[in-house]
Amino acid sequence: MRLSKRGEYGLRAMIVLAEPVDKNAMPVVQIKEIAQREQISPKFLEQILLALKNAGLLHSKMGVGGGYYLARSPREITLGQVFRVLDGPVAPIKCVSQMSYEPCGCPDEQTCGLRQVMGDVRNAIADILDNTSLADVVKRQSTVRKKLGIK
Amino acid sequence: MRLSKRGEYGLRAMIVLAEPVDKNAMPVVQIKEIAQREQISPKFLEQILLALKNAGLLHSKMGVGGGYYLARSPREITLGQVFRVLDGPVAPIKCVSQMSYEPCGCPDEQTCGLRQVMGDVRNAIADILDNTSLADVVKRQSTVRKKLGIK
DNA sequence: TTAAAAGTATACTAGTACTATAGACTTTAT
DNA sequence: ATAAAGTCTATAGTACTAGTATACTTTTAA
Repeated sequence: MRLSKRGEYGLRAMIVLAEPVDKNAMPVVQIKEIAQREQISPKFLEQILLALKNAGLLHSKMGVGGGYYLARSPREITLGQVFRVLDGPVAPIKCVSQMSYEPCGCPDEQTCGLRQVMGDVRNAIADILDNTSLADVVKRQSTVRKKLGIK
Repeated sequence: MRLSKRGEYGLRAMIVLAEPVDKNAMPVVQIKEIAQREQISPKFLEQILLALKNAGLLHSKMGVGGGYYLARSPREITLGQVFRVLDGPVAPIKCVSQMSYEPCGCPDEQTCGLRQVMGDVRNAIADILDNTSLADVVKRQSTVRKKLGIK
């Protein structure tokens, strides 16, 4: 479960989009703005957001005043969903992947001790990523900010 | 935490070396034998075992009748130790790595929600890998074999 | 003492993934 | 009509992966 820059930027952008904005009916945010706030190359971010859109996690509005917005409530989008779109399976090795299994080359999968342990690792990672929503992250951030007396 | 072939082969080899042999004083195993049993290119395995030796996890004996053997008891070698030699840090992102920290580019590390979650992931992975020894894996394998009535 | 077995060390390579960058195109508000 | 904004595809440099290849050293046994 290595987080690539692609995955990192995508997750950061999704978290930005999940932050509570002034109660507009449609809190559309432009690529440019996200890129600036998070110090990301706008052109690179473009590709990433497009991928998230094609995966159904984001919607967009073209033209003047357009931008991106979450396809569902922040409570209903998990980090696991975003991660899998951008960085693929969560499992450290294909033979323990739930979403995209493939055999590795070991003599006997059933009795392979390494596979058992890696299965545990996969489950530990998936437990966290699939049970943490964008809303959870935003909440956690603001808790820390309060504790530190920031903003 | 993606397990490369290098890491996979190395871990598999270490598990083989941890399996209980006839009670010889020094259970030395040759590269060739491990490579055959685990279906690994001998030349590739050579590099991997050498790296593990230079890291102090294996010892070797040159010449006729030589080979590799564990530097310590299987109980005292963890999967985490082996993994880090071959595949580097366990953390999904550098800014949460305990063993080899580096800042990522986020605006503020202290309040970065993504970083907090990735820290949890790192800890979950490290908990498993650093608390599972080669002996544990061997034991688990034989338990499964018994349950299945194999060999 | 010499040949063969075994590990040591380094260099090289083909393929793939990562991290962007670039440019042309489409849609929409004003 | 124009400018703002997203869409789509191609390309490029770099690093990493998974090996291969080759030459060398140490050790044992005949």
